[in-house]
Amino acid sequence: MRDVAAMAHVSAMTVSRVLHNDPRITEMTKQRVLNAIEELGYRRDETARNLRLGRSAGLIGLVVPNLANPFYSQFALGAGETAEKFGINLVLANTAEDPRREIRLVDDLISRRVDGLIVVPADNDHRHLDPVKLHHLPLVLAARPPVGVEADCVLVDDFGGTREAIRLLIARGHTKIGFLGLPPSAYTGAERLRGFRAAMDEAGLPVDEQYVHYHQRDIATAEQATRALLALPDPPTALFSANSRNTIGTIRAVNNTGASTVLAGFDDFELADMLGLPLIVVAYDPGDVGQRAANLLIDRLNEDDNPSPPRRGVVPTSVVEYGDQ
Amino acid sequence: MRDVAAMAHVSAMTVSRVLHNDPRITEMTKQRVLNAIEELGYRRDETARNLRLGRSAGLIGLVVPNLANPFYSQFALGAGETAEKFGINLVLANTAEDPRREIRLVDDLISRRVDGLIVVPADNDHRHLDPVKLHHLPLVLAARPPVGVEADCVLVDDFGGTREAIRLLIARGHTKIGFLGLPPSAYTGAERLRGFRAAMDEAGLPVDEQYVHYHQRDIATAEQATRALLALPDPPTALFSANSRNTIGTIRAVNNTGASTVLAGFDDFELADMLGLPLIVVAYDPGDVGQRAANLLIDRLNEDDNPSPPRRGVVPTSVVEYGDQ
DNA sequence: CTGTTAGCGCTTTCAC
DNA sequence: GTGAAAGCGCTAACAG
Repeated sequence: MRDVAAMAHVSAMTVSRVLHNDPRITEMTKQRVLNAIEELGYRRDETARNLRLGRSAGLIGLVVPNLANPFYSQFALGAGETAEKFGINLVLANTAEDPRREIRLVDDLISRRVDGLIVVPADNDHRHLDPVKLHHLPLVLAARPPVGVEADCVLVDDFGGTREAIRLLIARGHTKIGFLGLPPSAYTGAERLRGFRAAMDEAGLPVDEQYVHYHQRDIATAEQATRALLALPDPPTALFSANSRNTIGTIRAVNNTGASTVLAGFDDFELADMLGLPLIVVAYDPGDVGQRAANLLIDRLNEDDNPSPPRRGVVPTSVVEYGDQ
Repeated sequence: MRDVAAMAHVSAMTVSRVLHNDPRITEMTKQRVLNAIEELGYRRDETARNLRLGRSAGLIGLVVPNLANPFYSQFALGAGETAEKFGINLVLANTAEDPRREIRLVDDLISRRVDGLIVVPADNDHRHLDPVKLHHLPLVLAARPPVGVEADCVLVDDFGGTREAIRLLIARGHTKIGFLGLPPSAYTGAERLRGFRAAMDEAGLPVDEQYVHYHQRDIATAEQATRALLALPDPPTALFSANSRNTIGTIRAVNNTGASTVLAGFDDFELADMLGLPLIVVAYDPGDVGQRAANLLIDRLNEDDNPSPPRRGVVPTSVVEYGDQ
């Protein structure tokens, strides 16, 4: 900036004013300054500017468990779109589902003076997201509600979506319905299981506990669990799986064993309609989750000093049927 | 920091020294300072620190066309993993395939004083990536080589991978092979087309130009183009598509028309093996592309003042067959 | 209209 | 062992 000022024979202040489009600057000096800027390839240092202005860098930390999962990449995209509208950039941190990494990454983001954090926690333990440890930075959780800390959050209608899908299976005449779940210690796992039980309950159907399998985290274990279910003397006629990884596992098992089990699952996914078998999915827009999370956070950033109580958004789901039922 | 200093009855300088583990500080003062830090929940402002130290923030700008595409999300993940090893964070920018947005976003990242840029350009026009406009920031391009600017880059073996796949189709007895391409103005489009022609040439097979369609950018147009090819009086017996969006379009067309055309395409994708038809794909690791890009950039960041010539990496491909051939 | 001064939060240098 | 001064690049406030 001093170089520009020197070249244009003005003070640094004038350069600063030109950059602000201060109307009091003469057209002529302005041109001289702009020429010098062009000549030297000068760019204002936003970091120093922000330091002086007392505001911070216009950065939001986005902490996700696994960007290779389409849910999280679409989520990040949605959050980024919204942030960009407000001139805010996203700093990305991938925890690889490791709570220890999450703690480190959150800490690091805070030291880098991000303005706020959007976190999809890898775990149920949110102590590292305590406002004090967070330096009282605004925090929004996504996909899981805060446990033991106050924070805004955006959830998916895990319970309602699952209940709706199970209701549809029941309306189709199924009474023996299996459930392939995530660990119920995780919020989404518990909610989806609760939706399953609620739909069965309200139809007066008993839940056969041997049809309920937890702890499938990937496609391979889901396929294996499905095979076990199908090998039962009296196997279920329909199967609901708690996320798309599980659903893909069930599809593999059904395709490979030639069973006629009707499949349903949480999460929509690409090519779900091309697999040559009927499939019911609970669909929602992951980008919307990201957008809402970013909006909640930005509202907090613009908030004056008296904080409003935590807010919570719920993204709706819809039941989609693929293939001939 | 001044608050901490006041509370510990020392100067700001002493606080700074404690944070640096300066050995000359008495154990007692050190404890007083640490207590004050704890009490006030103080954290050093890395931004101000970096300003004073003249170095920048440990941030790399990552500019991709579309994070919803699994290629780019895995790419981002790979780059992030490598960057993290060096204590560097990623600032994410999604151009939505819009060159104008790319220009804006790159500009913005530079003003925020990122240390370097990794860009997957949306376009062939790289003038906005000129070293001068870039403030001489290190730049690595991925998936496309630099045009008119000097920069390191990481490419995929578009040519070799495609040629290999076409060779396989020819070995399977196909002579009438169609090609569904990206616009050949794009590097990847041109290279993949070149690989197609090379394999046909070396087998002495003529390329029937009515079998070659360009400009398919999404699933719908690819499906439509495929239908047109299949409706020819003498349709091709095999079809190669230039990326996974196109391949999915061809699969839809073939499934819906019941044609027996053999399909092949660039890019592997999830569930490719579950579609109930034989399929040949050119596979590679997008995460590896990201890792290499980050490594090239970090090498530049650590480089002393005499710059080495631009480097170029090529990620290998392999041909994978799904289903019964 | 433009320049000077002071200070954002930190650290390097030099003094004590 | 600790403190004071100066300055990283920028701008708000006050002069002129």
